[in-house]
Amino acid sequence: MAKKKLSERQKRMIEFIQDFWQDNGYPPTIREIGENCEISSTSVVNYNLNILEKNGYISRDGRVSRGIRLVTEPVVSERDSRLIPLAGRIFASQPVAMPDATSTFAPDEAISLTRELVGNEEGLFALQVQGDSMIDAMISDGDIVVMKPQITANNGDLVAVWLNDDTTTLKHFYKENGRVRLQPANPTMDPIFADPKNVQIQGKVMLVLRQYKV
Amino acid sequence: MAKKKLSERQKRMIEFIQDFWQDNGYPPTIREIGENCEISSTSVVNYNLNILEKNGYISRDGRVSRGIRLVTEPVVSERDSRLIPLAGRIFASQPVAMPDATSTFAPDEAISLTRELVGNEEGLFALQVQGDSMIDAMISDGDIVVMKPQITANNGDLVAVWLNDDTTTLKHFYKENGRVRLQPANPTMDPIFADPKNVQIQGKVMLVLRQYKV
DNA sequence: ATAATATCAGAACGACTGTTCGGCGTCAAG
DNA sequence: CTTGACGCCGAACAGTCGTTCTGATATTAT
Repeated sequence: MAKKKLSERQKRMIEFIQDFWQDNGYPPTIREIGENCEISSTSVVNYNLNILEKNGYISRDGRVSRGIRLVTEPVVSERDSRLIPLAGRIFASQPVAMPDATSTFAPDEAISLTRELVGNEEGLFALQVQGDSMIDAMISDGDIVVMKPQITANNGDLVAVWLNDDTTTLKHFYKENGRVRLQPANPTMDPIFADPKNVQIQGKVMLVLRQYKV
Repeated sequence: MAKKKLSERQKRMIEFIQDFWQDNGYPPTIREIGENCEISSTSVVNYNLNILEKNGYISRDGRVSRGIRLVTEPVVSERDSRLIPLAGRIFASQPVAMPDATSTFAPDEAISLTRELVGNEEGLFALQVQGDSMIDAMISDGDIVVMKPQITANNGDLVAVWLNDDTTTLKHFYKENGRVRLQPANPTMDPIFADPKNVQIQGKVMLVLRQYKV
């Protein structure tokens, strides 16, 4: 299925099919393609659709209305993306600001990630790290952390904890011998030991994201 | 349009429409819904579709074949996701393995990210970091870096550079006074100075991703 | 120039599809 | 019991849709 050169008309058809599908959620009929691409006969549309199929640009379902599929990259379904609210910023000196479940958020205040990366967990939210206080967790200024709210943790989890000395940090969590060991991700740094009742888990880090300017 | 309770049959219809759309790229016809949901009459399907529309679960285009749209969350278009090939792993001791433009890759060997994050740049590829050699760039073992291939860089870019002493590192790039300063992201570490002709830029880091096990 | 091929137009056919209508059974309110 | 709302069934209609056929025009090769 080597891709050959397309005629102007065929390019226009592909483009229209894309846009139509985008707008309506279903593919156009042969006649709709004809009207939009100024092709007077359905047979010509059909003729060119067959060429597009033979060259691997589309796939068709015979005798099925709107049975046209664009074959582009492997289809990543719409359902594989989800919006995660950007709840705010995280400082070392404050508890994590949990998102208000009832509050809405503007599109700008959310990031979209594929479900492949973040799974189907409910209640996920994102925080942008401010300052280099999390540097021991290999997280730097401006990074975005996606968190799952929970108040317990398993050994090894990277969690946001609120210590009674009034700081929030991200550390790996280990419960051992009745005390809590908070292990920095950076192996060159030493762990912190704390009394469990002074450690308040706020959430677990699911993903860290760092973008560089273009 | 408050969402009311759905009957078993209506739930099944919604589910079928979702799956059908997922599988075929276009919505089912009334009769296809009827066959799959064991509804003998098209009028019953139509009847329930109208109810679903009134309650805000779907939207319909009158007198249009397959004119059914699911109304779900804010639609993140399929075109907002893209696959980025996972070209391989990156060690400190080897040059970056650039992806072969002609080679294909299996779905498992790619990650999908939203266009919002990675933009529309061509030729992007991802590498999984192996080892802690990039720790000075705040990148740890297992992290995924998305790179854009290029052989030049602007001041401040985080680039993968191949030094003549046979190591690959990720450093911030600065050209100053005829020499190249490679600045570790970790501010506590000292920069490396090098002769430009000993520095070979392989690509620029666009994004860093770190996932934690669920 | 001539033939072969590619592209297109128009029309028609049959199957597919959305819509509508009359009727049936159930169930709760009046 | 009657009434009406609800969910359902079967059938039929008209327009839509993919397909196919005949033939015309344009492009290219020989």
